[in-house]
Amino acid sequence: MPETELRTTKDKILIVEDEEAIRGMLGYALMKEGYRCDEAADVEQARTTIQSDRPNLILLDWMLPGMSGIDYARRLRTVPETKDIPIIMLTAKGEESDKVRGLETGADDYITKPFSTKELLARVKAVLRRYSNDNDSEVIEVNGLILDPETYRVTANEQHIEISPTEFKLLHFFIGHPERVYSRSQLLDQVWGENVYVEERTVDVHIRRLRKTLEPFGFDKYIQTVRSVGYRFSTH
Amino acid sequence: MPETELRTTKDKILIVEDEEAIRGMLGYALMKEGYRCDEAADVEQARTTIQSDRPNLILLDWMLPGMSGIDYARRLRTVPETKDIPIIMLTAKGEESDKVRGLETGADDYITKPFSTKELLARVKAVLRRYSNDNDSEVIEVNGLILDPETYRVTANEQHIEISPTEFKLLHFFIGHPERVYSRSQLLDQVWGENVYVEERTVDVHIRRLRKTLEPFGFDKYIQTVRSVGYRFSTH
DNA sequence: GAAGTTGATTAAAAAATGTTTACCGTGACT
DNA sequence: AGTCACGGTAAACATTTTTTAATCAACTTC
Repeated sequence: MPETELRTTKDKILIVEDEEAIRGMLGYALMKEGYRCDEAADVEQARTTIQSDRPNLILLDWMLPGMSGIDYARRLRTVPETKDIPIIMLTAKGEESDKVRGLETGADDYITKPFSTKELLARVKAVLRRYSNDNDSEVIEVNGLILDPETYRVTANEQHIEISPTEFKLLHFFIGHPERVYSRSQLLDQVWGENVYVEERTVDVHIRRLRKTLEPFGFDKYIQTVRSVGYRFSTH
Repeated sequence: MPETELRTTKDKILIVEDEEAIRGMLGYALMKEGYRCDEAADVEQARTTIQSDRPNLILLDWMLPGMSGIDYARRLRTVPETKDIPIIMLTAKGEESDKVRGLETGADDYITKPFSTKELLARVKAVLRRYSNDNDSEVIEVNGLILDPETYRVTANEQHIEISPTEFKLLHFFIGHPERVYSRSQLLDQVWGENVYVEERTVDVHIRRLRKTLEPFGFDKYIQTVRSVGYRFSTH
């Protein structure tokens, strides 16, 4: 399932949880989904890990030996270096009031134990999405060909073009990286995503289709073949 | 071009900072990015400026002559006219404990000096994004489809439409954010709430229901599917 | 100009994605 | 208690898109 858009490597998640079993389970579930994981049994370990390799998200147990998760969360929020790392709190059933406090303190979400893997992954995904900056949402225009990622629309001289998802992504990449040649495998990496295995010839087919949809508007000539190398988007 | 999303003029930002050099630098950076700026060297000036032209965001220095930034922030939060203006605090390195207090007092974010222009702009953008567009309670009308948040009523060409709560909220969000595509999870965040966990497929069902209730009036076609991305409210 | 490469095109199979219906649980209101 | 409207889930169904594979055309090289 080609879920995540263009991301070279998936996010790194730090699990701070004293119970070995739960920690392992979490790590396994996340790993299986493609996330990189670090594990820490207490705040001390967590601190060391964060310093050596900054995580993109922290799963933080509410009950920890030494310092409570909630205090640690507050601490993390205070320090400039860590204040932007989203936190999901793991709370036990019945600590209702604490959940609210957790959110107020700085946690971005919380999960009540016991929880399903599915729920965990959904929340992790949601929080990461909220935090990631989608800076690829700028409208791009070339000689009357306009591509707008926000509305997901393509127009050629004011006229709306019907376009399929992959064609859109392909065009988006091309129009954002003009005048340069890309090999089929580079295109697969950039448009399809890394670690996705599809035949290189597939690119040809999509090039063909993209040209076909652009053809009525005369923009098909911008998609150029560079023999024995790949393809290029160019206005001359 | 989308009307509600992309404002004709960019937001106005008020900079409250006593150091001339920093103030100028901030103003220049923001101006270059297209924001309109007002500058104030102290709380007194800030007050005057706010009265004459209400800013959409305030950059507030922590150390100010006369009244400290933190006290001023608290004051701003108490007054009805200004309590909805987001505030970003500018703090110097080392004032760790104050930062927490700053956030608790009512600042929406803080930046530690020295900071890069890039970071500044990112935070400004993020805060504005969080705050903008939530002009609830205003009656919205699109081609005869009228939604009134006050009375919780929807009419199509004077005719009353029977609509369920979730459908109403969904329509409300859509109609207030036209043209732009939203993924299922974005819709869940916006319409259902950020820390609510429901299946993404649920969105589909409610889209279906909303379309069904709008269908007798011909407005169902405004709810558009954008394959592999999500849904969009659009009149064309 | 023949053989080998490389790209284009097409059609069919496979996968992904969206739609619709049905069902069940919950809470409000009789 | 019973009814009813509503929301969430799951599953069957429908549609579109993507991928693969096969064939044809164009270009290169010797």
